Amino acid sequence: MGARGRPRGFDRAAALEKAMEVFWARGYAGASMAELTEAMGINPPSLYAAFGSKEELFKEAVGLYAATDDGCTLTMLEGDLSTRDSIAAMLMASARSCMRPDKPSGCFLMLGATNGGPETDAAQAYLCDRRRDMGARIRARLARGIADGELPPGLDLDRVTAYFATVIKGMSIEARDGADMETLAGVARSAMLGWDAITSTQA
Amino acid sequence: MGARGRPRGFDRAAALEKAMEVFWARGYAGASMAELTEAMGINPPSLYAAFGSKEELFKEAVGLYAATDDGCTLTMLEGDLSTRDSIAAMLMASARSCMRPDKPSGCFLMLGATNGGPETDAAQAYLCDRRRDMGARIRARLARGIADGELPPGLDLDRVTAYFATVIKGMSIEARDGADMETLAGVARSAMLGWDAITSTQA
DNA sequence: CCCGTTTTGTAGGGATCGCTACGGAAATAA
DNA sequence: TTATTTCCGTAGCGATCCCTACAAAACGGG
Repeated sequence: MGARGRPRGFDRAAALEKAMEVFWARGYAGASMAELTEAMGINPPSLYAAFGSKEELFKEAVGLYAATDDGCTLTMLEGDLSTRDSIAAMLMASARSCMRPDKPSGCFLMLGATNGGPETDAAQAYLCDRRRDMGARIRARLARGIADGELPPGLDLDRVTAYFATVIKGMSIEARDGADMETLAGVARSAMLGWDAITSTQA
Repeated sequence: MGARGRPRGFDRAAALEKAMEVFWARGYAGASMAELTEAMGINPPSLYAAFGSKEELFKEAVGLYAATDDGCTLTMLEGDLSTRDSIAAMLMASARSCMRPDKPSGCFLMLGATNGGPETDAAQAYLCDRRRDMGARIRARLARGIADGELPPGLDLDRVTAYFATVIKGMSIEARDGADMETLAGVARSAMLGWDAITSTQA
């Protein structure tokens, strides 16, 4: 009785964090249950009792990542900075997020499930949705820039959104290929150098 | 006697092309031997006799891809165009390469082996080397631009190279997320809008 | 026609995959 | 202490992984 809400014998949050790091480094398909249980310090039955399945564990890990390691990236869009400074800050935050010490290089949302067999489709779709959501937030910030008079009405929001989303996505692969923080920061700065032309209706 | 150089009973080149498409769509780890042999129209023993192992088949498939579907991307750097036009043409070629009809979206070199367990390390490293080679070619083209007087001496070649490499890499994820050709073309154009500032020593 | 060589197809080996049934330990209450 | 409940660790499920041993079929020369 009352066993449902009873606290488990192990630290669920800590175990989830460990699982996140394994998924982050290996990807959904590449992370085996053996490696996950080993890193989490629990046995398979405990994992399934607490998280249901590998897929649900993955989704929870993605949620944790978005709320912690990748949290600052999108929050940069919600402050009082100008539109331009917001985007620049987002790019820099993304670069930093790709290069956390003692963590896998690159963004989990970008690299966590890029390919695989049919059993990975759900994980891929889930990450794809997350990335689409990221794009929607960038677009919303740009739209606010138009409303605030910082950007011209009639600006092609889809194009500008796709450009900055592409830069962020590319940084993750660049990071996993071994780029250092200075390199990624240079990419972020370079991507902003065409701001005036990019956010023009002439483009 | 003379069996070594004897032509095999099936079309090796056609089978390799089919294998390339499976690897391209599924990634190294996600492509099972069952799916590969099915697509290639041969049985496992024939595959191993002709290609040696899954890993060697993958490397041959990557080589074929680089020589065909992705061939035009880097050849854009070797023509008579100005440095600026060469880079712009490369970006557009890359966008087109990510959106070939009846082929998987995104570049095989970017998405073919992003993550996985230890058994995928060799494939990952192989693709990473290919990407590094791509960066080296971009850098060489920029260096030629300096030699030709089109770009300023003292330009930070590493930064500019990393920027354009990042855009190309990002386009592949963008493509796999469902972007259309118009979107990728807009990204390519946007990425060039800051050219003068990006290729300045002041940046 | 028969034989020797090559290629193909079947069937399966050894390992690992995600996942779960079950028996014993620990904890709680009387 | 005993009875009962809750949890955990071992062991193993069926399926699939990459790869290969073996035998039947196809080919070419006498």
